[in-house]
Amino acid sequence: MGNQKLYKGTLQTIILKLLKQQHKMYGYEITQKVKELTKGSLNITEGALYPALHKLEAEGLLEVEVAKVDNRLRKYYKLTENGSKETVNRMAELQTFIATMQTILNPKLA
Amino acid sequence: MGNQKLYKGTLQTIILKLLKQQHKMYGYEITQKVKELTKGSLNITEGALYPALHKLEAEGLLEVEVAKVDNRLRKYYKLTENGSKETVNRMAELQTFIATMQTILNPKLA
DNA sequence: TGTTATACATAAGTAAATTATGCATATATT
DNA sequence: AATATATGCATAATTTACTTATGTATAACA
Repeated sequence: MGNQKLYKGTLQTIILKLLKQQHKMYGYEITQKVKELTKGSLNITEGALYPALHKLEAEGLLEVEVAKVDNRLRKYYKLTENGSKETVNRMAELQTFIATMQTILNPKLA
Repeated sequence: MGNQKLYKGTLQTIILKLLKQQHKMYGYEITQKVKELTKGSLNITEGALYPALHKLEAEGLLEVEVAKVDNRLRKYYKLTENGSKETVNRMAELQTFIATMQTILNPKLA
């Protein structure tokens, strides 16, 4: 991620969430999608993205399918069955985290 | 923090925010306050807290006042003038971050 | 007397980024 | 034709902010 330290720890969940709704995506596509979704406020760096994808794959949450488009390499990632289950958990964790942060920032709204 | 990696990067902002409303607090008090506010879901560990307090002090955002209560040492921290200003920024950043995460988790609500 | 609570501190290890660099092809600009 | 930008992958070195473990000391409780 190009910007703030607050995003530390959220990248895996972001990737999983996007793959949950898009079925399959390749790395570069993920960076562009996040940039678009957040109107430029969140820029995932390659140095963060690719290791994260490899880790999720190693953990068995993602599987890869290599393709060649316009003579350029693309690695499409999609959720495994385990990945689908884990995505639900990770999203719930993130929601809980957000709620907790809101409670701290603005206890009245809790 | 005892639990999740999602909280990484938020500790300084949490400390600043608490000191903004409580005027002065000591370390142990901060851990208890956070535990209470979040109903136990967020437990700040000492290994995270004290280095964070020292860092904020070194950056000139906090100042210390040592006290002895019941023969035990307490270090009360409060915001400096600079710390007050920075707290506003940090809280705004955290709000933006939360909004961004919500957008990613649930684009429809954005 | 031993355990839990209060209150501070730091060192070693780890996770997840940042920053920098590298390779390769395609497209747009000058 | 040359150059910059975009597309697309990757990894190594470094930094940051934690966790885990450990240490010191007093107070309260069982």
